[in-house]
Amino acid sequence: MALAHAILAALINAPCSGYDLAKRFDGSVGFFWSASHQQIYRELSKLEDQGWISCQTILQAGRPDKKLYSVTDLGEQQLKKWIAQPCEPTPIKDDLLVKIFAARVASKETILAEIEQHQKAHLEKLSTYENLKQHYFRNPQKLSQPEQFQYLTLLNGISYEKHWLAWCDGVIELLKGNGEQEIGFGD
Amino acid sequence: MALAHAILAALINAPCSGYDLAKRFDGSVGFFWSASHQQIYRELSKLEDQGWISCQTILQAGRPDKKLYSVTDLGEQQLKKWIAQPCEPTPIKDDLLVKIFAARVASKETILAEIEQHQKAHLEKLSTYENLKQHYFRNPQKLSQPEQFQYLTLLNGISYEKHWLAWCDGVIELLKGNGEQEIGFGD
DNA sequence: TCTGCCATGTAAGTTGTTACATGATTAT
DNA sequence: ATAATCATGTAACAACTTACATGGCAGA
Repeated sequence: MALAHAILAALINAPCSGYDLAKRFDGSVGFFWSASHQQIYRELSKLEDQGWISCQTILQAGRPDKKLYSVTDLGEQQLKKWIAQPCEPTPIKDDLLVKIFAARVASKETILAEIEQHQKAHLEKLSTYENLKQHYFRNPQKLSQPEQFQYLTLLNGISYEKHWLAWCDGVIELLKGNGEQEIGFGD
Repeated sequence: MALAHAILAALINAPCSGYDLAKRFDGSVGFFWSASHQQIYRELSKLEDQGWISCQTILQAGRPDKKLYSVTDLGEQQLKKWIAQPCEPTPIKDDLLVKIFAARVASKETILAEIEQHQKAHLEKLSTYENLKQHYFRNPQKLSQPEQFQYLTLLNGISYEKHWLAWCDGVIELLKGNGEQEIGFGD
């Protein structure tokens, strides 16, 4: 059910179309939820049927019509209700860690290359996040309440990428060394 | 396809039954992949049909027969192949962050209670991981290669829980304060 | 001319969740 | 007695992925 609520959360900040939503799920909302455009369109239909969101068709000159969705009172109530009921931390599911766990069937070089790829990807994500922080959250003390909460999700993303980077560093050091040094990171 | 490979990774370390696998996915393998027993049994049938694993029925006195699965040569090849092809970092999907993002529709108390719940859960996980580290990985220098890789997944889990704990601390401080202080964590 | 953006969807297949189902043994 | 553990599954449903499908406009 969380995709529905992630969409509500996004729409409550600013009503928009399915297309726009898909882009947001690739950007800011993507810090904590990912979804393809197919999922989004399907869920939007369902949410409209349930009356949690309403839709207004906007005619545009020279480009396709767009459907502007906004959260209804019922929708906001449901979101509030969902937030109030406790949830569990998300269980981890990570391909890279499966690979590491089974790394003995592969060569050191294969593993090293993969880790370096991931390190690069995490570094890029981190840099994107840091840029957003610089541009939009320069003065954390002066943020409005909604902005403050969004800022917190960004900080989570930054912390998450740093956690991965530190771990990748450690793995690389270990693999590049000859097994003589300690694996001391993570403390 | 990653569930299949997670199962192969688990079986290659030690052949076992579906029931045992389910328990491992609730323990050590659970650091990086989660799956229910229904998924596991379904996937085991499929893997056996494909010839990636083989099965030997063990008759037991006083308890149900068990099926002991082990990875075939073909299975190991497939695992190796999968490890060699690059994968992307797992996109984040986290209920709690959706809640924070939309936190303005809820009360401070609701959010605070939820964060504290999560902090507790992460603390418990961390303590479980630290215990495993103490018991099984006392001398990281002396580990065999397969053990070293398993140790790396454990260290990842530890680092992950610490990342969450630090973030929860920050959020709690912010919510308990009056908005006068900085949100300075995450750096 | 070709790529990318805008904007919306359908269809098929895989994966994951929840509930149901059985039945003996062991510990409280 | 009752609950927990061992051990295996089926069935229905929900969620997610991948591929297909359309079609105009803007810029290189």
